[in-house]
Amino acid sequence: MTISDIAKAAGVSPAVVSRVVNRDKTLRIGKETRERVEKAIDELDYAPNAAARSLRSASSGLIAMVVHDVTNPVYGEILRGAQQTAGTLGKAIIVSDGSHLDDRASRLLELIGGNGVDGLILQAGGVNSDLVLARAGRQSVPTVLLQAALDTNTHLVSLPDERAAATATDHLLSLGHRRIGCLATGEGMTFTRNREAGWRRAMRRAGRSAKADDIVHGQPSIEDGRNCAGRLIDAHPDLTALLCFNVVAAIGALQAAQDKGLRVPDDLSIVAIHDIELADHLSVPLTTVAMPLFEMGARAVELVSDKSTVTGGVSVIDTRDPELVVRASTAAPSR
Amino acid sequence: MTISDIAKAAGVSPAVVSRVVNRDKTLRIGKETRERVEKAIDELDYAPNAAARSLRSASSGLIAMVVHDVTNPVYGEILRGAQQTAGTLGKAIIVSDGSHLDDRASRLLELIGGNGVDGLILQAGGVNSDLVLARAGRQSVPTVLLQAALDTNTHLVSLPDERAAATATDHLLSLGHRRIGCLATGEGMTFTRNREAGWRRAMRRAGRSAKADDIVHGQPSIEDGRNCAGRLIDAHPDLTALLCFNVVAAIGALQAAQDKGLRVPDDLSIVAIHDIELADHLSVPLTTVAMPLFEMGARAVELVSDKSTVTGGVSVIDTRDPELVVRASTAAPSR
DNA sequence: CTGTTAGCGCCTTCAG
DNA sequence: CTGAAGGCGCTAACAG
Repeated sequence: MTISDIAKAAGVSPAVVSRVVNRDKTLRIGKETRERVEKAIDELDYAPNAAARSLRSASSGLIAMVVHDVTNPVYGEILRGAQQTAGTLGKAIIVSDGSHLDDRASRLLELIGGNGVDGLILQAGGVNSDLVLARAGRQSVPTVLLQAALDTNTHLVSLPDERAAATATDHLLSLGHRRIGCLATGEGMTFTRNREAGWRRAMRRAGRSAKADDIVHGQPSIEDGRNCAGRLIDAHPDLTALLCFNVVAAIGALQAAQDKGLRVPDDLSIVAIHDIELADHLSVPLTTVAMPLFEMGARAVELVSDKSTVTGGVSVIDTRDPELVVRASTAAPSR
Repeated sequence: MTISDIAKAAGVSPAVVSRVVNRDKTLRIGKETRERVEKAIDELDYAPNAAARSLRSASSGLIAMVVHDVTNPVYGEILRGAQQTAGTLGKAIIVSDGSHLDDRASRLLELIGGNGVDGLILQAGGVNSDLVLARAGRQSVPTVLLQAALDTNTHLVSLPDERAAATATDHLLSLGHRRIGCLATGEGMTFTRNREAGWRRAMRRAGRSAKADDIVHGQPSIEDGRNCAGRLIDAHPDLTALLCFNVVAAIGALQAAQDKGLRVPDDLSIVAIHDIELADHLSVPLTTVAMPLFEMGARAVELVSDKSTVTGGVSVIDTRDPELVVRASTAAPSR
C-alpha cells in the first residue's frame, strides 16, 4: 500500500493524500473529498512507509541508547525515564548493551554512522563505546554522555554524585564510624571520581583522613563486589563501615561480610549508592542513597533531541536531592 | 557525504562506490581504482545513509521488542538473549515497555505499521499490545509472540511452563507438603494456564487435589505479590507451601509471610518460577526453577528473522530443562 | 483549491 | 570492466 494506491482509489493525487495524512492545516479540501481519502486510507489500511519518510525528512525518530548492562536494575530505571520522554517526543529507543559493540558490522554502528538515528545516549567506559562515539561525533549525530565524560566536546548528563557519596559518608560518620572503607566501581570514570571526592570531603570535614588503600575498585557485579569487599576487609580488619558505589556490588559486599563471619550491621555497616526496590528485601535490607535515575534518563532524551543543546556542557540532574534511605545495614559500630 | 561525493572525489561513478562498499564479488576493478575509492571513503568518512538503504532494500535491520516491564530482571535476561542473536544477524533491537503503547501516535506504532521494523516480538497481555499486534498482523510484519498466545495465526515462543510448575510442585510434595497454594500472575495468559496445569497435574499425581481457591491471581510485582499472598494465607491458614509463578511476586510473598508472623521455610515453604542471581541474596534465599530465558530471547529473534517461520506454530524452548535450584525457602513442613 | 514534478540517497539492471 | 538511468515512497515547491 503506497500513497499512490490510496490516491488512485480515492481519485485524487498523491500530494493530497500526503497532506491529509499529515494533517496539513493549510489544505482546503472539499469535505467529501477528504472523506473519500480517509475512507480509502482506512479500507486499504494504509500506513506511510517509514524509510521513505526518514529519507525525505532526514530524521528517523529513533534514539540509540547504549548502556553497559541491560540486566542491571539501575539501568532499567534510567531506561524507563528515557522511554517515557521519548514517547512524549514521538521517538522510539534502540537499546544496546555496550558489550555487543565490538562487532564491527553491528547494525547499531551502521545506523549511527548513516544518520539512522536522531541521537545517541552513551554510557561510556569501555573501549568499544569510545569507538562508537568517535564515529558519532565525526558524523555529527547529537550525542549525550551518561554519567561519564569522554572528552570535552560532548554534553554530559550527571547525577549529584559528590553529594550522594558525602551524604552516605555523613550518615556513617554520624553513627560514630571512624574507619570507613570504600568499594568503588568504574575506576577512573567521572562519576566514580566525583563519588570518591564526596567520600574524601566528608571524611576530611569530620577530621578523618580517607587513606588511599581504604578504597578498592571493582566491577558493578555481585561476584566482583564480593571479591573486592573481601580483599578490603582482609587488608583492613579495623574498618567498621563500607561505602559501596553501586547497589549490585553492595550485594556482593553483604556476601563477603558473611564469608568472613562478620555480622551486618553489628560488625560492619554498609551503605550503597542507588536505591532499588529490591534493597529492602535482601538478606540484610540495605541502607542506600537514592538518586534521580528516572529523571536522568528522561533528561538525556530531552537534551539529545534538542538542537540547542550546547555541546560540551554538563547537566547535573538535581531535580531531586540524593536521599538517604535508612534500612538495616547501618548502625553504630560495636567496636 | 553522499555516495556521489565519494564518486566525484575518486573520479568514478556512484555505482562503483556502491559496489565497493557492499563488497560486490563480481566487481572487477583496477587495484589502484579500488584504492582510490577506499581512500576517498576513508578520508571523507563516508557511511551509507540508513534511510536510503532501507527504502531501497525494503528492510530496516530493526526488530521491535515489546515487553511489559523493562525493569523486571526476568525480562532483562530475555532481552540479553535477543540482543546477542540480533547482533549475529546484523540487526538492532528497539525495546519498549508495553505501557507506552496506548499513545496512539507512538513512534513504535508508526514503525510497525510502516515497515520500519523487520519484525516484532511481542509479549502480549494488555489491551494495548493487542492493538499493536492487530496492526502488525494486517501489515504482515513478521511477528512472534512471547509466552502468551493471542490468536492462532501468530507464532508463539514458549517456555516449558507446565513442566516447570510440576517440577516445583514435586519438590514441595517430596518434602512432605500436602496443602500447596499457588500465587499466579498473568491471569488467563497461556503461560499461566500451563503452569496451573503443571501444578494440578503434580498434585493429582500425588493423590492430592488442587482446590480452586488455593490459587490467587495477581500482578508480577512485589507489592501485589505481598497483598495476594497475604490474602491466600489468611483464607487458608493450613497451607504449608506456596508455589509462585514469578520471582518478583515471590519476593512479595516472602514479605507477606513476615507480615503474618510466619517463618520461611519453617511455617511456610516458597518456590518460585524463574531463577535470577538475586534470588540467592534475599532475606530468605529463594528456591526457584530456572528457565531458559536467554535462549527464549535468542530464539524469538531467530524466528522472527526467518521468513520460513510457519505462522501459527508454537516453539517450545527446551534446549534446557526447567532446573530446580534449591535454596533456603523450602523445607519439610513443621506441622 | 488541487495536481505535477523533482529529488532525498541508494542500488540494480542494462548499455557501453 | 565501468557508467548511466530508473525507481524505492514520500513531500515541498510550484503550476494550473
